[in-house]
Amino acid sequence: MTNPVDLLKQKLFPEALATPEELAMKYPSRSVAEGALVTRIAPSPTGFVHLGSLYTSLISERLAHQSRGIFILRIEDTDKKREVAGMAELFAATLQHYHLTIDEGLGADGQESGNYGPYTQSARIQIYQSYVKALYEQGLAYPCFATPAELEALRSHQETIGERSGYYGRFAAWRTKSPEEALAAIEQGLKPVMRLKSPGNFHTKIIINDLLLGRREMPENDQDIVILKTDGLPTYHFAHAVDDHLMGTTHVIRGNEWFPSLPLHLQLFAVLGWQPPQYAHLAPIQKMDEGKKRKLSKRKDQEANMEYYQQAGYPAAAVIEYLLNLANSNFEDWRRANPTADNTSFELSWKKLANSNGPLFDLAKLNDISKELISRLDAPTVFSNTLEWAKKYNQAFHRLLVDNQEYIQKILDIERSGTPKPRKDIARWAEVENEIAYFFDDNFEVPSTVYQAALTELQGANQQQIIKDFLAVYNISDNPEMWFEKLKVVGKQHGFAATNQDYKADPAQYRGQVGSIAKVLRLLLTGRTQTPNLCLIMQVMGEDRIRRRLSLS
RNA sequence: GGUCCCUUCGUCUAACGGUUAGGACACCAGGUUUUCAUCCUGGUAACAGGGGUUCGACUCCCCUAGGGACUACCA
Repeated sequence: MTNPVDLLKQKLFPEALATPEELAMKYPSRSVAEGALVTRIAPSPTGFVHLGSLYTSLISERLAHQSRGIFILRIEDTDKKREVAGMAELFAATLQHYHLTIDEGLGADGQESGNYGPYTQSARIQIYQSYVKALYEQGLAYPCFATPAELEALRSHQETIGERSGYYGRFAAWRTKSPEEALAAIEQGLKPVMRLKSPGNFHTKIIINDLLLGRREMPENDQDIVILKTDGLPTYHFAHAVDDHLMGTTHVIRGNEWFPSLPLHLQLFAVLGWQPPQYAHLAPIQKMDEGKKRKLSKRKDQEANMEYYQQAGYPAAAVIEYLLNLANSNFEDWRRANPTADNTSFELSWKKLANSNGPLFDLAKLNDISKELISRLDAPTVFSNTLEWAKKYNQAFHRLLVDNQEYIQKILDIERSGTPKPRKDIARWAEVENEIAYFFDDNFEVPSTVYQAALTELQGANQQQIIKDFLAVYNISDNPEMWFEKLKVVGKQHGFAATNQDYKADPAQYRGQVGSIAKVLRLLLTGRTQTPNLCLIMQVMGEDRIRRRLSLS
């Protein structure tokens, strides 16, 4: 006849579980080079990819790779109620989009790779159960049948008597129940959770070493936290200890919302008999909301969603460089000193990271970084990036790009190649459509109000004659200097000073200055008051289009 | 309530205990330019407050205030 202790164990755990010794054999410690970091990002697939997750991923990936270590993507899908299908794959694909290389775990192709898997927690249930069973056998874990209502009642009771809330010490009713009582609860059809029997004392302080915060003192954990939920899946805390031990994580880099649970995590490593990893807790990226700083929120802030940046058409590298700048403020000095280097050759420093508080998200800074970065690209690269963006987000524009590849590349090359200071007017691929719109005849028009305003600049001069005279001497192969000289000559014939200085010196002698003529030409040709160099625009537009637009007046 | 974390221009930040508190973005002004953008020059703008320690404090200590995190069978 089976005794209650064995019977309960049978009810609590499946028959064939590996022992901790077997698991230790299956997942041997890694042989990585001296000083190499093994880091991971461990998202919960409950929604879109958050800017903060990318930030943490970036730091983890860079620190791993610059030490010739390993970066792992692990999926923490233990909350089946909040899980959203496809989000794990989206995460992997997003890391790939930002050129963060996953060495192990879920890859962008949707497949897992690596010898320490599975890397999806729901596929690791038996591993967690093995360790829970071992803890149970050592008297370090116990089943708890308290219902949510009972826990709620406990909480309010603790509040009224002024005690810390939680399941601990004398409040942990199931901590001391006998196997018979547990068996009786199972008989009634109740499902237990497994709790840690915490050996901690709240009044004992422990020393914590965080790579960024430094040496801190905190109370020991005494909460009998849930380690296995009724559905058999582990809670974050337990899965963290088991997975990061088995996977050989050397450095856990994560948001500082986890900092308060560090005593618990260290305790878990201790009861499991393992060496904990090093920890680095990062301050979250924040946002100003009604005069107050707060964490970027998944629900409230569109700029928290990486899809926002992709849809807006920010280059992946611009977003990465913005985040690098938040991580290490000396990044921008490095960038100035190395204008063309790939940002992966920037060495991320722990020390600089430590000084970072929760920075406020700054779209203006991102735009600046993005403009600077795009200005350094050549026209074919701008074109191909825009094409890739449009394929996903703007079908009509994509068609235009495909049909006019050569023409558009020439447009994009205006004041770009061969210029020491290329224009900085594109921050996002989505802006290219507007940037090149006037080079096409569909929907081209000169707004009459703007046109009228330009006409007044001519001070009654004969616009048609001016254009006729200009076209008579214009040669499409003229360089900008020649082009402008010719415009000056025509201007002079019609009473316009060749330079602003000339005009200012003797205003009575002139109708105006040559810039006014350029302004009218620009308007007729582009419909705009602000464009790149007009001579270069005309060369790209071609003779036919020039004559057509100028004769419309 | 409890346990922690944080605090320098509007924003991101720099400053062995000795600096006119520096840079970048943004903003403003001037210049260059056929317009715009670029580019150049200049400018406005900060040590949360109060106590100490010290010849000397942004820097070290304490207190206060403000902000933030956690306090789930969510991560």
